[in-house]
This record gives sequence, structure tokens and C-alpha cells, in this order.
Amino acid sequence: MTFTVVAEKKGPSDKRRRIIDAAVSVFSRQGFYTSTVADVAQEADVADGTIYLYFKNKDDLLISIFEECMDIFIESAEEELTKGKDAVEKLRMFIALHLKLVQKNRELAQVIQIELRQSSKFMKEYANEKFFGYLAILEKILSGGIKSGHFSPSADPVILKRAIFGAIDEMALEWVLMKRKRYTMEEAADQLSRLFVEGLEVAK
Amino acid sequence: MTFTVVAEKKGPSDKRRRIIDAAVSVFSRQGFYTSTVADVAQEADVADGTIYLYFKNKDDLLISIFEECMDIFIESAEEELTKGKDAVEKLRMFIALHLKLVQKNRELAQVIQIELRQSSKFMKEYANEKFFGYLAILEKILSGGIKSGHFSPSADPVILKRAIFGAIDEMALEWVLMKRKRYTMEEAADQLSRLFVEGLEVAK
Amino acid sequence: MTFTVVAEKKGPSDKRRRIIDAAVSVFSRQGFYTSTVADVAQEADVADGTIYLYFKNKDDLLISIFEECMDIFIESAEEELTKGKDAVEKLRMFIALHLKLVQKNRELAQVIQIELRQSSKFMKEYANEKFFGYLAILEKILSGGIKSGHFSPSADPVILKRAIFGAIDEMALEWVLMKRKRYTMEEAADQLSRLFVEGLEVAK
Amino acid sequence: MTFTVVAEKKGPSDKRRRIIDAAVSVFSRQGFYTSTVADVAQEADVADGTIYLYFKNKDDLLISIFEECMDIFIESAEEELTKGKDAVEKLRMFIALHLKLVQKNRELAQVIQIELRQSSKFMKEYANEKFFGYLAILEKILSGGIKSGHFSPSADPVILKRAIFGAIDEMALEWVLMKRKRYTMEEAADQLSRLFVEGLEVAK
DNA sequence: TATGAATGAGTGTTCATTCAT
DNA sequence: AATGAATGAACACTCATTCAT
Repeated sequence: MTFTVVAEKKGPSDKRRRIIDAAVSVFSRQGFYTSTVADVAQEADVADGTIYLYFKNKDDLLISIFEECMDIFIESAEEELTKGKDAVEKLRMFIALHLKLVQKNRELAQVIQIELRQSSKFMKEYANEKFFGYLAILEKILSGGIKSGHFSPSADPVILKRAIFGAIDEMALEWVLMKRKRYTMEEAADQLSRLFVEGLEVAK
Repeated sequence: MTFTVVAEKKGPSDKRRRIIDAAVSVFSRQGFYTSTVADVAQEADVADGTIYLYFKNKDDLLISIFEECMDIFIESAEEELTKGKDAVEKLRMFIALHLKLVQKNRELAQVIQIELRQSSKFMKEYANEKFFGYLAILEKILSGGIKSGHFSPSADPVILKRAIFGAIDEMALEWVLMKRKRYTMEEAADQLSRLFVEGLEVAK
Repeated sequence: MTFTVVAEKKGPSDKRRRIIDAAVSVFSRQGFYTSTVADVAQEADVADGTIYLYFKNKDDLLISIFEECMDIFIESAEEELTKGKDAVEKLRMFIALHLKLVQKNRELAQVIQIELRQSSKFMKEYANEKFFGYLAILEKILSGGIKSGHFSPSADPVILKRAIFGAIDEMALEWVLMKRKRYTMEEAADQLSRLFVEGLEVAK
Repeated sequence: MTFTVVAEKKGPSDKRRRIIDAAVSVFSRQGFYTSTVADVAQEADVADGTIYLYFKNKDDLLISIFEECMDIFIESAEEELTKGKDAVEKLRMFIALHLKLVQKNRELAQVIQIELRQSSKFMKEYANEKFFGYLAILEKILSGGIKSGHFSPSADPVILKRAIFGAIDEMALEWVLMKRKRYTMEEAADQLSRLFVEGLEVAK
């Protein structure tokens, strides 16, 4: 995710990078609808029209931010997860990775958590492609765990991948919005892992 | 939640009701930013200016929808939950109630799930008051369960109330957006309840 | 002019008076275009619609203020001026009377000096009737003075009545707008009288 | 004043000129409040939004007209007046110049005489800067005349500059509004000059 | 590639006026 | 006479997008 990594793609599309970085910064500061294309152009030190050489329109700019972010998350998640011994460990790692990245890139996380949802287009039509890649990883962990006997066969991966994402995402959202942090992302990751793996019940 | 209940308030503020209902319908169909005040006025069979006799502005209209909705949810949740024997049952009932109401009022749920978040103002500044009432109920269930020995003392209600809300909310969102329903809200409620209560792990 | 006098007309049209007084107060405070009919109604402690029982529209309200004011000025001027011995004295009295009244009724003067002119209708079409009555008095003084040999026969009353009015009016305007008064209306009246009667030139 | 002069500034800000000229024409025809920004844009053969590239808002457009006008008047007055031998002649020239310019630019004069005053903002807050430059010239003539012994030492330049302006201005206003001219600006200038210099009184 | 001046469609909001009660 | 809820026309201003240079 870390855009620093991406930044190294440099070279030919130096401008594209500058625009994306500027957009993240501007959108997180002012909000998507309140930001103008001119604001982003200025922050990127680029002419208004230049933005349209790299992005179809303002919405596309927002979505591109999401896409790059997702690509990197998925890539690093798939790489990381091979290190997990079993489904339980993999799930823990997945949760921790998501929350760690949020913590590392607050501005970016804020744009994705809040501003991205302001694009109806995104919410209704787009969400799918990259996002499904994210969900697919979760689903694989779940169904893998069921097959291997670690997870209960009555668990429905199709439903639960979404529920688990929702829980992680909400943690991230609260953390991004909180001014005084009442808990760390590590604590959140720990609580979530335990909740999903062991459940709330005490004696079984 | 069911706005029908509120509708009976009739009489003096017949117009206010008509406007709110129209707004729910229009916003869910076209999206908040894409809808014009004039659209809502037409649907409510009211003059444009009339809307401003009952609401401060377009944003206020959106927020009012949320507030009425929350008031009713909280009220009916608190009433309902007294019937639950223990924390486990109460949690199950809470989840079921939330999802049932979503199923009953799709249009309204859609506005709250999607459109409401398009109001930055709402997301950043407002969210709190009514929403915290919702979360408070969840927290009470959790901490009650811990005290009564039903839930693990290592569970942190402050963190988990949010996680559980996120999971429920995501279920609702997916269901609202899905065209061909792949699961019912009952199934979702069941999966969630089991996830939270028993966890994923098989043998303990 | 002094509206206190008019106020005693009371009786049948108590409301009309209250509305006019409120309008003077509101317009002078907020300006004509910035004031709403509702503002005036509230200040008059009357319903919005009531204003339309006494005045054709917002413009009419403004013009009515002017008319009442003019009626009273003309009336008292004509009465007063009979006391003047010759044209010179009459001119002095006229100037003094005008400026004295401005000083006495600042709010009212401000409305007439500034706000009234914001009604294009007034400036272009209306101005005439009552205003011509005002000018007629001046003209009579001037032509009387010429006939009686006090004023130069080369003076053109048609032109000069207007010029003299302009000078007086500008004094009044400046005085109304000045925060720290740099001169009194008496001084202004004195300077104007001397200017018009003796001219600037020193030795003749 | 003569906007023709300014028009030659052409080149880079061709649009700005076209907009100002259009505004003068439209405002004088329809009045400031009755004219829409779209009207001006159409007359200038420019897009609505273009106006906002050159002027902050509708009010700013009006004020800019005044400013340009004043700049040119002051400039040409200061140049012209050096030719005057004494204060008496200078005063005559000043009056004549003002009225001549009004006659030459009726539309423009009308906007400044009538429409400008419809901007409360202008009347209350702005009026000062440029207008004071105008008054300063008059004051210099008056105090110069007193010093040189041409004008009576009892004349107060601070008061009279304003009175004289008022008289000239009123002449201009009447002339602009008159449909059938009853006198020429030359006659008016002559009458005013004599009034101010010699006074009305016949024998002294 | 890059620019940035120009465009013009689009909309929330105000408020003078009306009219049923 | 009085009310004040309802009306709906009217408009300044913004800003995503284009395109001639």
C-alpha cells in the first residue's frame, strides 16, 4: 500500500504520481466533494488540464487512488500470508496487516474510508473488481480453514468474509476519525482475532 | 424504525412527513448528491420553498431521516431486549432486529447505508449523538455478558461493540446493494450470531 | 417631517403607523434591499400579510415613507417661510429648516438619503410629484428674489433651484454618513447660505 | 473618463474591457438590480463564468466601472487645471469639465449617478477612496483661492467642497434623467460658476 | 506533453406576495 | 381585518471539463 513504494515507479509518469499524492493530501484535508480539481492541480504544481491527461475525470482520480492502494495490499497480503502455518494464523495476519497499513497511511486511509464512499458511482457500480480481490483472500482463508478442520463447517465463508471485512473496516474507520486514540491498532487486531477465532462465549 | 409509526404523528406536520418520505424515496433512487431539492419537492407534491420551512437545508433533510430512524430503532431495541434471558440471547436478538428492520425498509436502509455517508458533515461532525445511543446498547449487552459470566472477560466491549456494528452494517450494506440475493437476512443474522458467540474455531 | 407629529394621527390606522415606523427603523439599520418584508412585519409586531393590507408592495412602503415626510416638510416650510422678510431671509430659513429636520430625524433621513435611491422605480419614474412640490418652494423664493431686486436677474431659477437642492442634499447625506461629525448642521446651513447669497468672491 | 481612451488598453484584457462596456450599457438600460449577470455576459458575448475571471462578483463589476471612471476624471482634471490662471478660473474649469464629461458619456454617467447608489456596500463603505480624490481637487481649488485672496476667508473648504459637488452632481443627475433637455450643460456650468463665485445677491 | 483561459450547465436558497381560514 | 403557511420564480456563482496554443 504504502505509496512510497509506488512512488519509485517514477520516471515516465512522474506527473501522475504527483497528482495522485496531491489528491490524497487534498481530499483527506478538505473532503472529495469540497475539493476542486484546481485544488489538486495546484497542490501537484501542475496545470488543471494536465490532470485530464492522466485521469478521465475527477471520479477516476478518486478511484485510481483506491485501485493502487488495493493492488499493493493484495500483493503484499498474498506474499505475507504464505508464511502463516494454518488458517487461524493466516486470519490473524490478515487482520493485523490491514490495520497496520491503515495506521501507517492515515491520510490515505481517510480518503478510502470516507471520501471514497462519496462517489455514488464507486459505491454502486465500481466497488467490485479490486475489492473482490481483497474479499477473495479472506474467503480462501476461511474455506481453507474449514477444509483443514480448523474452522467449523457450519461457517459460511461467503457471508462471513463480508462480516469480517466489515468489522475490520469499522475499526479502521473509528481509528481514523478518533482524535484521541482510545486503543491502538494492535489491540484492535488482537481483539478482532480472538473474537473471530474463539468467539465471545466463555465455557464450551 | 418503520416510518409508518411516525406517520401517525400526522395532523399539524403532514407536510413534514410527506417531505421526509419523498426524500427517502428520491435519495434512494437517485443518490443524495444527484438529487435536487426540486426533485424532492415534486415527489412530495410541495413547493420548493416549503421544504425550507421544515428543514434548514438539504443536509438537514438527510440528517433528519437518520435521526428519526435511529430514534425508532433504539426505542424498539430497548423494548425488545428486555425479553432476552441472557447476554447471548440479547446479542442474537439485537443482530436479528437490526437486520430485520433493514429488510423491511430497503429504501430507507439504502439511504442510511449509502447516501448518508455522502454528507462529510455527517461523517465527521455529526455521527455521534444518535449513533452513540445505538452503540451504547451493544456495549451494555457485552459488558452485561462479561459480568454475568457468559462472555470472556478478556473481551473489550469498547472495541468490540464497534467491530460487531461494523460486521452487521456490512451485511446490511451488501444485502442492500445485491441485486440477486445470495442469502437472506435471517441466514446472515444466524451466521453473525454464531461467529460472535462461538467463534470460528472448531474444537476447544 | 418629524414623525412624532404624524404618529398622533393614530386611531383608525394604528397598524399603518406601526408599520411605517418599523420600516424606517429596519431600513435604516439594514438597508432596503437587505431588509425583508418579514423583518418589517416582525419589528411592527404584525403578520407578514398585514403589510399588504396597507401597502401595495415593498416599494410602495418605501415611497410612502418619502411621501409622508415630504408632505410634512412642505407644509411646515410654507408655514414658516411667511415669516421671512425678504428672499434672502427666506432662502436662509429654507436651508436651515431642511438641515434641522435631517438632524432631528437621523434614521428617517438616512432612509430617504440612501435607501430611497435604491428603488430604481423611485429614481426614474416616481421622484416627481412630491419632490416637485419641494423644488417649487425653492423656485418661488428665487424668482421672488429676482423680481424684488434682491437676486441677480441673470440667475436662472429653473436651473439653480436644482443646484441649491443638490448642495443641501449632499450636506445632509454627508452628515448622515459621517460617524464623527466634523461640522454641525448649523455651520453647514450658515456656509451654504453665505455661498448662495454672497458667493465666494471677496471684493467686488 | 471617456472610456474610449481606456479601450485602447486592449490586447491582453480584451475581455475585461468588453465586459465593462457591456455592463455600462446593460446597467444603464435596465438598472443594476434588474440586470442579471447573464445579461451582461450575453451583451459582452462572453460566457457567464468568464465574468468571474475578471471580477469578484456583480458588485465588484459596478464598482470597477466607477473606479475607472474616476481615475480618468481625476487625471484629466489635474492636467487641465494647471492651465487655469487663478482659483476663479480653475473652479469654472472644474465645473465645466465635470458636466462636459457627463454630457459626453450619458450611459456611463447614468450608471454612476443612479445605479451605483443602489449598492449599499458602495454607499456606506466604499465611496471613499476614489471619491475623496475627486473632492480633494475641489478642496485644493477652494483653499488655494482663499490663500490667494480671491475667495473669502470665511468660506470653509471642507464644507463647501461637498456642497459644490452636490450641486454639480444634481445638475448632472437631472440632465441624465430629463428626456427633453431644458438646458444645456454649458448653461448649467455657467449658472453654477456664477452662483458660486458671485453669489445671488445683486448689489453689495 | 503541457497549459490555463474560457466555457456554460447546473442548483441551493431566498423572499415578495397570495389566500384560505 | 388579520394571519402566516405556502408558494415558486428568480439568480448569483461554482467548477469540471475542453481545446487552441
